[in-house]
Amino acid sequence: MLTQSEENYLKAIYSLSEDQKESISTNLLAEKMSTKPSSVTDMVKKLSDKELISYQKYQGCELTAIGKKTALQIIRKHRLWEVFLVNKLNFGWDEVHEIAEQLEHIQSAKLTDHLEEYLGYPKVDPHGDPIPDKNGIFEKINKSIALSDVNLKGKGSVVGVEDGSSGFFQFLKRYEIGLGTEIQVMEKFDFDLSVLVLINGKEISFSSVVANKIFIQVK
Amino acid sequence: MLTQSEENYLKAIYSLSEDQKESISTNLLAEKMSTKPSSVTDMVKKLSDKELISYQKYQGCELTAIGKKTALQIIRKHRLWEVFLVNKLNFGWDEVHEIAEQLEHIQSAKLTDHLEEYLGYPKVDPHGDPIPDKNGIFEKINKSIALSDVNLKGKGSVVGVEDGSSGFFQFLKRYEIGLGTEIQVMEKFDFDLSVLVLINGKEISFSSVVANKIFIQVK
DNA sequence: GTTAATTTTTAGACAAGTCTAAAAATTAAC
DNA sequence: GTTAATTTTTAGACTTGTCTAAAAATTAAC
Repeated sequence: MLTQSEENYLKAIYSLSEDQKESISTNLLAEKMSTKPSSVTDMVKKLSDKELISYQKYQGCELTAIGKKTALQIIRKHRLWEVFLVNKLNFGWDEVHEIAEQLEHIQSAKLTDHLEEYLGYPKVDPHGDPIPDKNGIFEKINKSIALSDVNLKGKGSVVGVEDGSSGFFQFLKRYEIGLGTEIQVMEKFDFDLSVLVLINGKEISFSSVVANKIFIQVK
Repeated sequence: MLTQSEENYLKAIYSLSEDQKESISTNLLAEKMSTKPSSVTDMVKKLSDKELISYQKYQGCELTAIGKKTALQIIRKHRLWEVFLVNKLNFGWDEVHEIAEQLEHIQSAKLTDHLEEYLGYPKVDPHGDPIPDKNGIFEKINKSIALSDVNLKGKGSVVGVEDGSSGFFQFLKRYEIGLGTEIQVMEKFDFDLSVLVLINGKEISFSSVVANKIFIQVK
């Protein structure tokens, strides 16, 4: 039985492990969790005692097989609840993250499985992220790529975004960008890593910050 | 912003206030919360500081108007989630209490309201208890009465039960008692306050403990 | 209307999760 | 390959919610 805090740490470690293969440093994890490195040290010791992560002093941490499976179950719940909120309760995909952060901690495997069935076994959440099944297995069907990594003249449709802040969603709304929106990269500027894209016939310039957060599936 | 513990105390105080008009004693609340009186003293001080209850040393506590409203919002969430679990996810009415105990603490008024709409504005939960609206108002349409209080030869259908323990639900299942089951009180024994009832053509004797927990709507 | 039983509160302690400030280890710089 | 900068850990403290044990207040008993 894990506390909400422990679950959030596991999720954060999993998320960071997706971006980089090496072990996760204390400082990096502290930043992700919006807390202090000393607090992280305390927590990784605890999670290590529970054999959910491997941890050596000064060497960062890494999920064990059990830890990874546990993290995936939390992610599974988060994404299923997001589907519920958007598909059944008519929330916008830009307002479900915070609520799902709470719902993901509800303890009942039966509830999760019933919810999944009720939703018709969805494969992806409203942000385009894949939903692990009860064994933690999910298809990496969305070989999505950040706008910043798309080749010149590359074209595709939006399948997901990173960053959960509402400010970013406001931004997307302003430019009428949603799941499925067609985007083509017209020019790439090396000096500031910004990109000029074509959306609905209009040319728009995106900073590298934005270009790193919008993911499209190239055709 | 209240902690889950604070919310649970408010709910308990509300529940006890339903049974008796006087202020709630520390010991009684401790028993209800399955904790020690000293812990209760600490908590009622905190809730009193927040003006959710009125509390005078050695005099017990009582919900303020704001405290009552807050408690009713938690109860509202609990019961709406129970309806969801039973009506949408096909849970039995005897297995939803524990999960609803967790879901009732999810913080989002918008979620609660959307859920209510999605469920079609139900008036009662699967146990027959009324669901308060967003202003904390609910109809006391179910003038249900405990089996122990039904007059001799009184007849009616089950509209609710008290006690959330799974043992009790097992008991009900064993005797095939559910919402709507017809019950008639055939005899009442003063010496042990037990009752002899007629259910589905069979005569069954209920102890006073049980008779206090089954509520019927007399015709 | 004292004394006894019960209830309630206080005082001090503990675990979880966090913090600050200081010490220790690692990494980088020259 | 020492010295300096950075990262990480330790030590001690704070908060929340709980506990035990003892003291204080209330209620009951005679």
